[in-house]
Amino acid sequence: MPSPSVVQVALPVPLPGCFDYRLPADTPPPQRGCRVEVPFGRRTLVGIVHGLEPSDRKQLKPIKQVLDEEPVIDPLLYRLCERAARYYHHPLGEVLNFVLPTLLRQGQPARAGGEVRWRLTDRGHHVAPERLARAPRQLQAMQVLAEHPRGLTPAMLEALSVSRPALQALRDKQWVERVEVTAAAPAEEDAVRAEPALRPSGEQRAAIDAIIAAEGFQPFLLDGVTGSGKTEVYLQAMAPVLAAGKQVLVLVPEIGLTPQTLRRFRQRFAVPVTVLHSGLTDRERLDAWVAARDGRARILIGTRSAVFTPLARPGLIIVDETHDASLKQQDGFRYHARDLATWRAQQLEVPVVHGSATPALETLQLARAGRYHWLRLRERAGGAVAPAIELLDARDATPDQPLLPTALTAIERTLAKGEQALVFLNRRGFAPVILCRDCGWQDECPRCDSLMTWHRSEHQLRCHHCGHQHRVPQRCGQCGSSNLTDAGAGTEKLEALLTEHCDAPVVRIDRDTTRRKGSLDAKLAQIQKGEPAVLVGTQMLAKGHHFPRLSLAVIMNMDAGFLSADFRGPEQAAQLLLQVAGRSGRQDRPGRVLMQSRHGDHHLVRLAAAGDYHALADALLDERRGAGLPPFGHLALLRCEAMAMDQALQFLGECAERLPGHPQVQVLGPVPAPMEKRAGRYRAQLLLQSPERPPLHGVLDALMALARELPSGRRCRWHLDVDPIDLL
DNA sequence: AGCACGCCGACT
DNA sequence: GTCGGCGTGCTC
Repeated sequence: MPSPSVVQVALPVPLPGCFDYRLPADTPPPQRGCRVEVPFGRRTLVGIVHGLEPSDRKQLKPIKQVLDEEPVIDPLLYRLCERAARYYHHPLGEVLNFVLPTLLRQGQPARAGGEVRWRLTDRGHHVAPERLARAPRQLQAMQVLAEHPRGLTPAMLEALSVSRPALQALRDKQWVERVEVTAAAPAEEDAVRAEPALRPSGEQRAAIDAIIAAEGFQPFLLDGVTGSGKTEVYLQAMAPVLAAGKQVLVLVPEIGLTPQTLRRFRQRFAVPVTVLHSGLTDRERLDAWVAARDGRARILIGTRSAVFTPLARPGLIIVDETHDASLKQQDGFRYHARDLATWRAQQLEVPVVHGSATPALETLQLARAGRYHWLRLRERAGGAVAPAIELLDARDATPDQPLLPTALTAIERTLAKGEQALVFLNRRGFAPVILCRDCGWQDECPRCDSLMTWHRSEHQLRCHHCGHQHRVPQRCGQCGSSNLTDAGAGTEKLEALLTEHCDAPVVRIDRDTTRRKGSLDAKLAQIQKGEPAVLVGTQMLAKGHHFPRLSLAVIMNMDAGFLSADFRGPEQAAQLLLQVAGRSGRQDRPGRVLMQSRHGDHHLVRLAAAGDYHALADALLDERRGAGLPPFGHLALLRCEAMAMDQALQFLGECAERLPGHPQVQVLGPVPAPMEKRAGRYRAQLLLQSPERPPLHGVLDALMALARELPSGRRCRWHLDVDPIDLL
């Protein structure tokens, strides 16, 4: 009787391919996508079954245990993972492992956790109290638990002031135990509509109708200016999907998941809304995963990794702020959730809506080519007027007074009218450099090719690239002079200047002022109150928040982006600029936007300032076409870092030299990375560019095999980034 | 990635 | 004489 006795298992190791194991004779063959526990070298790993084949190879190690009866990765999701693993040239085992919640990776059962309760064990019931004479806290815990035979939840225990350490100690003695009680499934809700929809504009109506009319897979670009009511379109397009009992998956940027947005989803529909955010515990994450898989969670909102959530009854996928860079993972498995969302929708045969006021050029090109159904919202909701962006010549600004008089006056007037103003500067700290007036020395990071940023209130200089910090120097590191000064401005300096200058609270929002949990919410709440205030902040301020009383935005130092060496610099600068500009003047209040620029005559700066993203995008697309850059050409970047630049360049050089060429694939480099040294390591890169994807991927396969076997690669840290979002 | 083995420097 | 550094090699 031939039986499938060899199981191919994908393991979470950075090695290509699967590993074969013998299936014990009495074990029923597991399906693809089930977890198994296997011996691997000296350790035991949880892997995913990839396939089965009949064989009588005897020398294989046996599977220790099959953990699932049903796949934890369903066949469609499995195929998505395989496709992504191939596309991003990342080991399948690591991809499959990545898409599972932590507890499943660790081999826990794939079911929702019940309620956790603590109770006495059998032995615990027979402990004589005097054995705890020297541990009053534990004795008290024992007494409390003895009175509650059904056990107590952690919350109850806390209310009864039973401490965690006491419980742990008793658990170690095996007198108390932690048990899980299966909770009853909550009753299915039937009312879908909780709150009436807003009345859509004509444009919104057309967009909603188009999405609702879609049958099966259809990709949409919802291209709507800031304030045009994209969220309302999502909500109304979701309504019939939810009414049909299906699920909606919503992807949002990392910081886009504001309480405001969430509230809107929760209030509109009386269905379970599940949020997948980084703050969840492992247990909460598994519960959410199970709820989605079983179809109990009806609206799933999450950041990029949510694209892998299993869905029992998928109906619609929405990618909000689809241009946002946080949708691309920047380490490990470097996937783009925007692209995977479209693949997934195709596979699930559901529509996918990509929404943005400033779509990425890749997405725009798909719409222009007719591959995506292009829905445009040109009007702001409620008849609001788009803010005019005025260019101010910043060549006169000084280090001590980075804000131009015109901008300062405008801020004062705004406050005098009882409104709020925002000053945007994408640079934290007080000043980006400390330098010597006598010899020109600048304080540099010892581990990076970068300058140390002065954080005045913390009396520290910090490197924003590696986290290195030291005290503010009293003397020049080169000539010993004490004639030191700072140059440039960061948000901390602006805050200080504005506090001195303005008769209203100044609220600074950046990574430094919002480090503590809840402090961002507190600051946002203060702004929401609507009293006159000046907001100073980095791009944290730019995304997703509504500030109804904000009527002026001052934008500092956006030139760097427009003139950046990176090919995506101007696009990202324009996206950021329009996003910040969009913060001002909502509803009935016309906004004013002032942009301080040293390059007001630069054609891209002018186009961006004209507020016409599409005109700018057209210009950028022409440039990209000429250079063979995305979306007209495709890129992959082999990055490498080593303890010495020689090592990195040698490895990449050997790769380039020994790589079988292809007429359509250009290999550029190796070259040192734009920041050669970072966190004490030397960085270099090799760029591959091709007008067509298939030949590029063929070369990349060869490149990966080559890089893995080259001895020079073992002294380096390297990775391949397919469709990199920057070449840094 | 882990985790071993293996061969050279400063310490009980 | 050992503890421990990281180079090299393997994992079905």
